[in-house]
Amino acid sequence: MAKPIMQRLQAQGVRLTDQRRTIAAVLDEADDHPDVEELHARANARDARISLATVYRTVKLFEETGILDRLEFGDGRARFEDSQRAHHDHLIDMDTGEVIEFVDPDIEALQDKIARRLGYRLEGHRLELLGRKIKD
Amino acid sequence: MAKPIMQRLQAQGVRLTDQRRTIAAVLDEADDHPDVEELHARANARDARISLATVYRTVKLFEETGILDRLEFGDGRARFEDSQRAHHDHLIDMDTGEVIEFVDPDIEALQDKIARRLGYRLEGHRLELLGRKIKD
DNA sequence: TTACATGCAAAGGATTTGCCTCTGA
DNA sequence: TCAGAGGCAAATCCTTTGCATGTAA
Repeated sequence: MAKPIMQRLQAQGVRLTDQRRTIAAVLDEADDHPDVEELHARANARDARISLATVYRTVKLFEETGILDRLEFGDGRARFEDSQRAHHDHLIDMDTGEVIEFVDPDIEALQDKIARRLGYRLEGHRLELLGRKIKD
Repeated sequence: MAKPIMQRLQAQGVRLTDQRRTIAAVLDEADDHPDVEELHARANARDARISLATVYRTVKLFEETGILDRLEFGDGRARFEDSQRAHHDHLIDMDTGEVIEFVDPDIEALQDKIARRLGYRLEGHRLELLGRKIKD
């Protein structure tokens, strides 16, 4: 399991405010890919003193601190997930928009090989498969 | 080689206007991944009677018609490329923003296998590798 | 105490749209 | 002819920012 975000913030010497604590807790409990508006809604349910602007600033801070990964599923909004969750890629159901997570070691290895072949050290990647459910 | 976009438009019964002809020509000649502003600039160089709004509308039309693929490299702007160009993925140089195209049959096959394993028919995918050049 | 965080509202950048005019077929 | 296309400017959506105030350390 990933360490609580609060601990990681503390370790990095980030100033701990009520807002950040609340947002960190929301993120710790999330097992999906919320966008900023969704995070704001969840955080506000716990503490109404959290503005949208703060969520934006916090999410950017967390991303810069390496705590969050920013995802883009092509709907115009940024989505976020804990960077210490086990690595995975996404398969998006083109009919429902549902997001399925998966991991495949072969793909990971292959990507590394390709980058190296092109003269690059792989620092990250985004892989989204788009598909439709096979009816049986 | 891919068929000229004009021909594909015609085949689909899309109304051919001067603006669409010009934008189609610009796209036929592009071998990079221009964003809307860039397309507008290139189109305007040929015919000043093309507004930004029209480029947006055209690009959306072409995407819906299956003529263009929309790409997102995480810089907030949508980028486009001819969907009939030979399929490839992208490696993005994290230092310079340069985009390198590559194809790897193994990765294509693997993706298909993964989707099927999850109960999906693969309809498309987005793969971007992020890396830094290996200094020698 | 004091540098940094937050709220609020205004500003920005990308993209879309209403409305009226123009044009391709 | 006339439904659809384009120009222009206003509107929208997501995100960032300036400024005055609040607060963690």
